[in-house]
Amino acid sequence: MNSPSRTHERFTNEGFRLTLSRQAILDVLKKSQGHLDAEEVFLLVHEGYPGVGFATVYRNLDLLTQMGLISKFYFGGRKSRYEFISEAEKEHHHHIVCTRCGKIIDYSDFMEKEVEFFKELERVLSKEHNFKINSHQVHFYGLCESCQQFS
Amino acid sequence: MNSPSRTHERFTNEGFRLTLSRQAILDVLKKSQGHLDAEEVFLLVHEGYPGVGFATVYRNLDLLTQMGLISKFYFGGRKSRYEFISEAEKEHHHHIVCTRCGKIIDYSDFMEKEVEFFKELERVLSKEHNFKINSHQVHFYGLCESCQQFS
DNA sequence: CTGGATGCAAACAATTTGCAAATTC
DNA sequence: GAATTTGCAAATTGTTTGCATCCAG
Repeated sequence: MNSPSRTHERFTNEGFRLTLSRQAILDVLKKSQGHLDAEEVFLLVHEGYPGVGFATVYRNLDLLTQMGLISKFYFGGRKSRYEFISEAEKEHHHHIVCTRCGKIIDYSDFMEKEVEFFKELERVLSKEHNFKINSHQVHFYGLCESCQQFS
Repeated sequence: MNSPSRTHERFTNEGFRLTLSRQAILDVLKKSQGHLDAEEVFLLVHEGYPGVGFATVYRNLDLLTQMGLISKFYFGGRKSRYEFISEAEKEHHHHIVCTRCGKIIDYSDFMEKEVEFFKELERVLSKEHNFKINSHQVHFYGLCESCQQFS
């Protein structure tokens, strides 16, 4: 499991420190249902720790992404979005995005088949293109139920 | 096929005009192997049409994306990238991206299986989540051959 | 203590916008 | 001729950086 102490270990082992703001950011992302942008993270962290600044949020979102504790997504629009990586869904982050209102759905239908499919695909691609593949993202774009009546 | 006259039709039918700059942008994207960012498009268009400004390029990349003639991608980094949609690979744009040097590979291995898999997946997801899905993007992230020696 | 981490404000870089002039149909 | 499109420059927006100070180990 992803116990606090293990997380702490991850930091010290790599020469980083598990500071209050880093914990707060992880907590916020863990509690939310994901897809927060930097500003949303900042505001939520700010509730508990008004001292934490915007730059710190950015710097740490970056660090946590590099450490593989959270994922960074680009769905369109200008902002990046961040999501906590739970052990369960590790390396399997698929989304459906409404191109009109921006709504984002995490789906988990079809999961086993998909995991299997992507594992195989990754294997083939790694070999064929001499890539060391670390992760993948799958985004479906379309119109959500309420937006279909327009356009 | 995607003949010039048919493209022209697409524009007039929707109340737009097929201007020189729009043709130039389409041509540049058609000729290139894809993944151009706005600046690259601007520079290439500029070679043939020095009068075309940056804002026009942005405005038209947007319009062409909305019309479904080109695709817009977000691979990470700050820039968006654009790619002409050929009839052949319509709605099937999968990439492998090197997170260190930014190299992008279009792959076409495994194509039939993938097309089939995604068609089915799209069907299930549309139904399950009441979405009208129009497109999807699949990105694999990792290290390319030459970047594997670092990090 | 000591180096990593932070806050603040200023700097950046990609993209967008307002508006008068130019073009396309 | 009417309406769309454009160029230019200025404005926005998300994100990054420099530096003095702070704090976790």
